[in-house]
Amino acid sequence: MRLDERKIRILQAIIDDFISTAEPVGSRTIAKKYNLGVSSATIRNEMSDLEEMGYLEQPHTSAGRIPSDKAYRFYVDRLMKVKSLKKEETENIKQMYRNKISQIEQVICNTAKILSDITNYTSIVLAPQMNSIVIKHIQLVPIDSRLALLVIVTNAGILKDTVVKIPEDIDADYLNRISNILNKLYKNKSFGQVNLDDLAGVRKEFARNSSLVDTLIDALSDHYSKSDKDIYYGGTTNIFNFPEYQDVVRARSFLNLLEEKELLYKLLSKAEGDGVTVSIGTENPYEELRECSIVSATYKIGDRVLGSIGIIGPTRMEYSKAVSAMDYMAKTLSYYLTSLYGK
Amino acid sequence: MRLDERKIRILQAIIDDFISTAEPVGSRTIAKKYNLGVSSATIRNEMSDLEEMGYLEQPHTSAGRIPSDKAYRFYVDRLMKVKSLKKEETENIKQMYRNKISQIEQVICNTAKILSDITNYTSIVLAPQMNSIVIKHIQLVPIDSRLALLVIVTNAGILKDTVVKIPEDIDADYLNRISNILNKLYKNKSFGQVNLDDLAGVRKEFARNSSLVDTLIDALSDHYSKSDKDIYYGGTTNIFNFPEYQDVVRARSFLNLLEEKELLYKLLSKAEGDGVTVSIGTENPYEELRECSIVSATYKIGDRVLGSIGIIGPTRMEYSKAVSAMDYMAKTLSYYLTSLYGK
DNA sequence: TGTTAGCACTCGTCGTCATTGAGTGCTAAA
DNA sequence: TTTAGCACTCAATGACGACGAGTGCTAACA
Repeated sequence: MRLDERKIRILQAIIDDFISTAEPVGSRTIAKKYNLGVSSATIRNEMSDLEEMGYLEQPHTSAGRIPSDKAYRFYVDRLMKVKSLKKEETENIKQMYRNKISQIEQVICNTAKILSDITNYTSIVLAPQMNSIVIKHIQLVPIDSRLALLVIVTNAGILKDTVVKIPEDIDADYLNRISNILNKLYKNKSFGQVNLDDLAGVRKEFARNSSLVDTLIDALSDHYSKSDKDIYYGGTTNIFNFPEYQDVVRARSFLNLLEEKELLYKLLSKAEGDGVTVSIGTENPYEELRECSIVSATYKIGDRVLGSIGIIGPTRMEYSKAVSAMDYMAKTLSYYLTSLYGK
Repeated sequence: MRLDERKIRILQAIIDDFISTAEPVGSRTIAKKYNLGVSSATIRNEMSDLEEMGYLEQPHTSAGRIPSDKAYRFYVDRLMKVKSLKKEETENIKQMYRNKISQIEQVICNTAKILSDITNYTSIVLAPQMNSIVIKHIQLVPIDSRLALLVIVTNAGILKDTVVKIPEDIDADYLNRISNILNKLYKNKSFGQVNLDDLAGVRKEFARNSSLVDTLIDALSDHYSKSDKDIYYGGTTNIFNFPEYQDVVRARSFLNLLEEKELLYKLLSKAEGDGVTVSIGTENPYEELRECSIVSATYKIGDRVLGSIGIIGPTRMEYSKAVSAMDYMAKTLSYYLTSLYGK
């Protein structure tokens, strides 16, 4: 059976209707609301065909039909016209970045907030992924006689700093010497390239204070090895807006899903390449997500992918809005970060 | 009417029962489950009295009775025996602190996690409050020709650092001079004591680079004025465990409540003084909380209160468990922080 | 005088059953 | 090929009665 022009128009009508109402849609509804110039009986026949072809599903005999994941996929790939954001929405976003924000965490956090505000879905933002981050500067700053601060500055703003205990008898000069060595070793390397063996030499040189060097090694390796899966959320309770989550059990399992950072991390970080990725229902590799869709994109500094942003909602999602928001947001964020920290 | 011995014992039985079952409790239940040596009819009479006195309420005529906020208050103040934590629970907590953790945020975050694990309620932890934090060290660390890092080290670990743009023609020495001045001005002052006017002199001295000084002033004032209400949560979805929150509307409003950071901040930060504060239902100053109870305590470094920890749950809360967990946690956290950053 | 057994009464919950109405599939006519 | 018409399905809704947990009151009892 072929998916001819009329079938497509009917399918589109059904998807549009279901996305906005969340109710299974019947032939009469389509005939009345969308002027397709045919009667409900004809639509009924076509719907029967569409079901046979796998684009529609029927919750039960006497109900209308709902789009299948296959239908959404078709919709996203072929039917949907990505409408650009409203003026005020792009204004909002730009405004957010105009306020000088010095902490990258703050930027990330606001990004999540604004994404969920615009789309009304739950947004997820992965903070910059360690491996791709380049060390620009390492410095040991003395605090008092017992403590020093190991500051690691990266091309994505300051990333992490760690308080390290130091032996009492060490002075600022000594710390500076260590800083210099660390800088020589690691400057302009990414965390992925950090090789702790390089420190063996340092250890030898500072044999007298091997425990200090050990502490430093610990601190460094903490940063690049630690599954530092910082995830920021926006609009976590938006899910309650959707009738399909009026059930406490489902709402709860959705919210628990958000706590599965490992899983979200894998999901979002696999979204590679340029542009926006849409993953619909059962296309997701995880059981828990078979009734959710995820729209994601990556953000970068220059050409280097730093992290991902995404939104998650029911498969019945306003894809056109979601995709355009995601696209605009990823680009704006990348542009902003690049202008701040890029080479 | 007097609250005699027998009334008290009956009241206690009712509260205990209701806390564990969430069902209105009737006279027969009490007579059967708790051996008070009197018949259900007698208990019925007493319950009638207790209702008249304001300790009990009846959802409807043919239901059992539930404790009022007044009853819980009486329970917390007079009846409850605080049982100490189980060995394994205290072990868990100690274990958490034994793992060397360098970032105070991490400590706070884990504290929230473990509190919710132990109590099964939602935990809320206020990160250290700015006003009480003492500056130990300020340093401008050069990163590259355009950027420097303003590091403010406090007695609560490193608190904040900000990337500031600097004019191209400034060298490390120059930054050091500024750092020294800032240190002289603010070392050992709390953020609450920071007076930006002091910087006027600095501005004059560095008139050539007044824009840099402005940036620094901005950055500093950001830190102490910004309502930096960092709140960490644990067990946000625990609320779904309770039958009274099986209703989506209520669950949602609870979760939305958690996003009201201003409100939570006020609630928790008012809990001053030593020991554990319990705030029951309508005792809370906010409408939204009239069916919740909050158990909170403060944590400190030395004698200086830094922030608060709390748990929030239904008024039907296991107060004895909650109070003991809170007490132990606050003390342990304070002890740990003091040993790290104290004096 | 306090305690208790007994009983009528209240009222929310639960299961049953009939009604309703949205929607389908099929058939026959246009 | 399209459409009107019709029988059929089935979830949702609401009415109704049975049930039972719980109360308050009364009268008898220790």
